[in-house]
Amino acid sequence: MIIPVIHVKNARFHLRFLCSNANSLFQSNTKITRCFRNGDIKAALHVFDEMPVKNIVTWNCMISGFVKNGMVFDARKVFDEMPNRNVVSWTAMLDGYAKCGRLDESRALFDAMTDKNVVCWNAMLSGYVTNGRMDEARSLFDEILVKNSVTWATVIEGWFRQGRVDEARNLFDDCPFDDVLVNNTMLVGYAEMGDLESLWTLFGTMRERDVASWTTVIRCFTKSGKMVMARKLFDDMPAKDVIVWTVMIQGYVKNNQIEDARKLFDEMPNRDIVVWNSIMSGYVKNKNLEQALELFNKMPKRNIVSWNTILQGYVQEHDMLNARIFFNKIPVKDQTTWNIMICGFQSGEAFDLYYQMLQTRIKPDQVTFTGLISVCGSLAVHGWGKAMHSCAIKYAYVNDSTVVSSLISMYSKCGFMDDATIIFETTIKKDTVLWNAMIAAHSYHGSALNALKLFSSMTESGYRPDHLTFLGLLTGCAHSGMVKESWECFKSMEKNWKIHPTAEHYACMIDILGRSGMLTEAYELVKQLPVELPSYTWETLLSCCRVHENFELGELVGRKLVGTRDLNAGIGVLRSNIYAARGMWDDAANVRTLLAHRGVRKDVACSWIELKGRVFRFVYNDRSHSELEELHKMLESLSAAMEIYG
DNA sequence: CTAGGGTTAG
Repeated sequence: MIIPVIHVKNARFHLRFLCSNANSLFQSNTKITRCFRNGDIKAALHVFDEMPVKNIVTWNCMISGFVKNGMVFDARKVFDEMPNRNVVSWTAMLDGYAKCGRLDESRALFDAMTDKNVVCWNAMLSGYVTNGRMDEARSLFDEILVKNSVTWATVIEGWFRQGRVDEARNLFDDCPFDDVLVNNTMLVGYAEMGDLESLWTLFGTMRERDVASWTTVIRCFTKSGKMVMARKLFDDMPAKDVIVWTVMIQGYVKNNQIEDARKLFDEMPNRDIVVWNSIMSGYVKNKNLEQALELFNKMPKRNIVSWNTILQGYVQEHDMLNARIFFNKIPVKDQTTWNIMICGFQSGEAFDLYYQMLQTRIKPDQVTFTGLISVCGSLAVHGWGKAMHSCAIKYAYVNDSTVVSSLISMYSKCGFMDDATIIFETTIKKDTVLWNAMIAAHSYHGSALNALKLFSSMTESGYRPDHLTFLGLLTGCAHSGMVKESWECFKSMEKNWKIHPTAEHYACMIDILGRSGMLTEAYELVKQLPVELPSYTWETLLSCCRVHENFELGELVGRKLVGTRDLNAGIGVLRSNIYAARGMWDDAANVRTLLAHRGVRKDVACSWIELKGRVFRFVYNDRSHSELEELHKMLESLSAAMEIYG
C-alpha cells in the first residue's frame, strides 16, 4: 500500500522536475537565439555555458547563431563537438559554408548525409544559386526527386539574377506549383529586369494575389516613373496595407513629386512612424531641410530613424557644424547615427568619432568600416588603412562584400595594387559589388586593359554586371583614351545586358568622345539624349569643341548651356570663348547680361574681363580706336563691380 | 518568437 504512494510521489516529483527542466531549456534556447540575433555573441556563449542540461536544439541554435553572424569556423567547432546531430544540424552547417562561398565544404557535408529531405536539397541548391554557379544548380535541380515550391523559386530567382529571363520563364512554365511564392518570385524577377510588360501580364493571370504581389507591381511602376499607372493600381487595391501606402509615397518621393507624396501622406488614415520618416526623408532628398524639420517637430512620436533622417540632411548639406549640434541632442544614438557622422566627415575627424563610438559600447558595423576605410583611401594614408583592415578582420567583417570592396579601393588608392589584387583573389565569394571594386581599381590606375579583362572573366563566371560595373569600365577607358573599346562597352550595356545608361554613363561617354575629337559621334549621342545631363558635361564638351575647333557643335552646345540658365554653365561659355572666337560678340554679350541678372560674381567678372582682354588685343591690332575706348570703359566698370560684389 | 531552405518595408 505504501509503495505505490511513494511511487506516485516520486513520479510526480520526477514529472515536475522534468517539466521545469524542459521549460528552462526552452527558455534558454530562445535566449541564445535572441542573443545571436542581436549580435551579442558573448552573451549567447554565457547562456550556453551556464546551461546544466543541453538539448539537440541548443546545439543547433549555436550553429545557426554562429552562421548568421558569419562565423563559420565557430559553427563548425560546435558541429564537431556536439554529442549527436540531426538533419537540422547538418543543414545549418551546410548552409553556413554555402553562405560564405565555401561550396566544396558544403558539398562534402551534403554528400556525407545519409537521409536528406527537401530542405537539405534546397539549402545546397541555394548555395549554388547565390554563388552564381547556375550550371551546378541546374544539374542538382534535375537530381531532386521531391521538389518544393521553394526549390522552384530558388532556381527561377537564380536565372533572373544572371539576367537569363528566358531560362527563368521556361522553368516557370514547367513549374507545377501555382503558388504565391513562385508567382511573386517571377514578379520580383521581372521587376528587377524592368520588364513591365511581362510583369503586368503575369499579374493579370495570377489566381491569388497577396499584398506583396500588389506591392511589387506598384513599386515596379513607381521605379520606372509610371506614377499614374501606379496610382491607379493603388486605388484599385482591395485591402491596403501601411506598407503599400509607404511604397506609393516613397515612389512619389523618388520621382521628385514631393507635393503628391505630401498629399497622399495627408490623406492617409492612420500614419505609422515609418511613413512620417519617409515623407521627411523625401524633403531631405529634395534639399528642403526646413520642411523636414517642421515635420520632425510636428510628429507625434519619434524614432531613432527620424533623428537620423534629419542628421543625414545636415550632413548632406555639408553643414557639419549643425550636424554636430543636432547629433549631440539625439537622446539615444544607434549604429546608423554614428555611421552617418563618420561617413559625413571625409577627414581624420571620422576617426575621433570612431573612438567615441567605441566608448559608448556601440559596435561598429560594416558601414562604419566601409566609411573609415574609404576615408583612408581618399586621404591615401596607407598605415591607417592597414589598421582598419585588421580591425575589420577582428570584427569578422571581411566576409562582407562592401567592406572588402572598400579595402580593395583603399589599397589601390594608396598605390598598393598588389594588396588589392590579393584581397580580391583570396575572397572566395565574389559578388557584383566586389567585381565592380576591382574593375574600378584597375580603371583608377589607368590600366583599362586589365579592367576589360576582368570584366570578361566576371561575365564568364556567371555574374551579372550592373550600371556601376559599366561606369567603372567607361571611366577606365576614358583615362586610357581607349575610344573604340569604350564605345563598344557603351553599346553592349544596353544591347546585351539591358542596362539603361544613366546620366553619368552618358556624361562619361560624351567626355571620351569629345576629348578624342570625335565630335560628330558626340553630337549624335547628344542629339538623342533620353536623360538630363549635369551642366558640367556640356562645359567639357564645349571646351572640347574649342580645342578641336569645331564651331558648329560648339555653338549648339553653347546655346544649350545658356538655356540651362545655370550660373556656372554660363561661366563655362565665357571661358570657352566660342562666341568670341567666331566673332559672335553679340551672343557673348547676351550671356553676360544673363549672368549679370543673376548677380555678378567675382569669377564671372573675371571670365568676362579675360575674354575682353583677348578681343581687346585683337581689336588693338586692328587699331580701331572707338572700340578701344569702349572696352576701356567696360573694363573699368567691371572692375568696380568686382570690388562691390567682392 | 526554439533549430535548417526563399522573401519584405525605413
